[in-house]
Amino acid sequence: MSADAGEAPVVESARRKRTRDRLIDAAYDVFAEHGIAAATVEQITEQAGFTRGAFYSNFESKEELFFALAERENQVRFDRLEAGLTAYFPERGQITTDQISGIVRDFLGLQPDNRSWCLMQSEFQMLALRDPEVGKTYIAGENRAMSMLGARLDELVAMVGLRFTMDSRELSQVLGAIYSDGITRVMLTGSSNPGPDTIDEVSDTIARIVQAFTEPIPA
Amino acid sequence: MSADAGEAPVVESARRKRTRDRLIDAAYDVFAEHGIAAATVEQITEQAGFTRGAFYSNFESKEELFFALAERENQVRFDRLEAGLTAYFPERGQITTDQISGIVRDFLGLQPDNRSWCLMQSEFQMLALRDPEVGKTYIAGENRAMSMLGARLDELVAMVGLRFTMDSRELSQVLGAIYSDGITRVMLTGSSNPGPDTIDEVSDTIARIVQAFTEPIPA
DNA sequence: TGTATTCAATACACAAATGTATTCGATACA
DNA sequence: TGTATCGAATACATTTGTGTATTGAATACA
Repeated sequence: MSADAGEAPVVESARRKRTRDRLIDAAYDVFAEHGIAAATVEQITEQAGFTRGAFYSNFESKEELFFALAERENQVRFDRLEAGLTAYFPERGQITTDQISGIVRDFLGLQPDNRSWCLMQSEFQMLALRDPEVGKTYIAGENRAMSMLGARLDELVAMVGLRFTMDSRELSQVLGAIYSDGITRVMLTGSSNPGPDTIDEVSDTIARIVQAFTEPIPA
Repeated sequence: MSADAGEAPVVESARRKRTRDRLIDAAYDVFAEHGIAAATVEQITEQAGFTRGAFYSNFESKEELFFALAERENQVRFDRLEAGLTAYFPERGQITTDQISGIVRDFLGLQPDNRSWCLMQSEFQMLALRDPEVGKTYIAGENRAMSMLGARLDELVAMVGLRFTMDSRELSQVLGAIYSDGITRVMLTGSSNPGPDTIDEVSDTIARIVQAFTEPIPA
C-alpha cells in the first residue's frame, strides 16, 4: 500500500483506451455474427488482434464488454437520430404531407449499419428480459430515445403548421415499433426475396400513420 | 441387415413420443430461462427427468429440438388466435368502435403464457436473422399468421358494417408490431414499475389505430 | 413364458473454453 | 540512460460440455 492509497485511479492510459476500443469494435462484429452467448472470448480477442490476456486485463466478463459496447453505440445512434431529425426539417413554412412521406423514406433509408445494430438491440433486449437490473438500464435508454423523438417530432410538425392528435411519445413508440419490425422483415427477406418487404414499404406505412394522426393547428 | 431393409420406419412408438414431448416441454422452460445458446443438453434432460442418453436417442442437436418446439407451439398459438378472434365477434349487427376497444383489451389481456412464448419468438427471430434457411421458415410462419389475421379482421369489421382504409394485411403487420413491442415493454417494466406501460395502454393504442383506419361501408 | 427389440442409462474419451499466475516487452519518468 | 510501472502475452490447471459406444431394463410380440 503506497502512501496515497485510496486515491481513485482517475486516468486511463491512452494505450489502455485504444485496447479497450479495439476490443469493443471486435466484439461488435463477433456478437453480431454469433450472438453474445455463443461468442467466445478467444474469438473476440483474435478478431481484435490480441490474445485473451488483453481481454482479462481490461474487462471482467463478456457481459461487461457488451455493456461498454452498448453504451458507446447507443450514444452514437441517439446523437445521429437527433441531428438527422433536425437537419431534415431546417426551414419553417408550409410543407405537404406528401413531402413528409418522402422525407421519412429518405431518412430511414439512409440509416447505415442497420444489421449489426439491430442484432445488438435484440441481444440487449433479451438480456433485459432475463435480468431485471439490465432491464432497468434498457428501459431507461428506450424512454430517453422515445422522449427525444417525441419532442423533436412535435417541434417539427409545429414548424409546418401541424400538430399530432395522439400523444407524441405514444406515437414515437408506435413508429419505433413499426420501424424495428419492418427492418427486421427487410433483413429477413433481404436479397433472396424481392417481394413486398422493402424499406420503402416500411416508410410508406410510417408516413401513413403519421398522416392519420396529424391535423392542422386551428387558428 | 434384415430381409425387409430399406422400409421407412413409419411409426414412432408411444413411449418415444412421450419422451420427445417431455424433452420439448423441458426445453421450453430451459430455453426461456437461459436462451438457446446458453442452455446445455444436460439442463434440458435434467429438467425433463432424463439423462443425456434420452436426448441423443431422440434428437440430433439442440437446434432440432428447438425447431420441434417452435413448430408445436406456433401451431397452438395460431389455432388459439384464430379461434379467439372468431369467438369474440360471434353475432352480426351494429357495434361501436368503443366496444371494439374493449374487445381488444379483453382479448389481448387474456393471452396466457406470454413471457416464455415471447422469449421463444425472439430466439427464433435471432436464429432467423443469422441463418437464411431458418429465415425462410420464420418468415413463412409470420406471413401465414399475418394473412390469417388480416383476413379475419376483414370479415369481422365487415360483419359490423365497417371496412379498413388500409390493406388489412399491412394493418395486421402494424398491429402485430405494436403488440410485440408493447408486451415486451410491459414485461420489462413489469412488477417493479407501476408506470405507464400496461397491457391496457397497449390495447388502447391498438384500438386507436384500428379506429383511425376504419370507415363505414358506403351504401 | 420366452425371445427380440427398442430406448434410455451409463461410462468414457475428447474438445473447447475459462480464468489465473507469471513472464516479458514497451512506455513513462527520473 | 537507468529504473519503475503498466499491460499484453504466455503457459497452465481446471471446468464444462459434447458425443459415442456399450449396457441393461422395459416393452412388444410370438
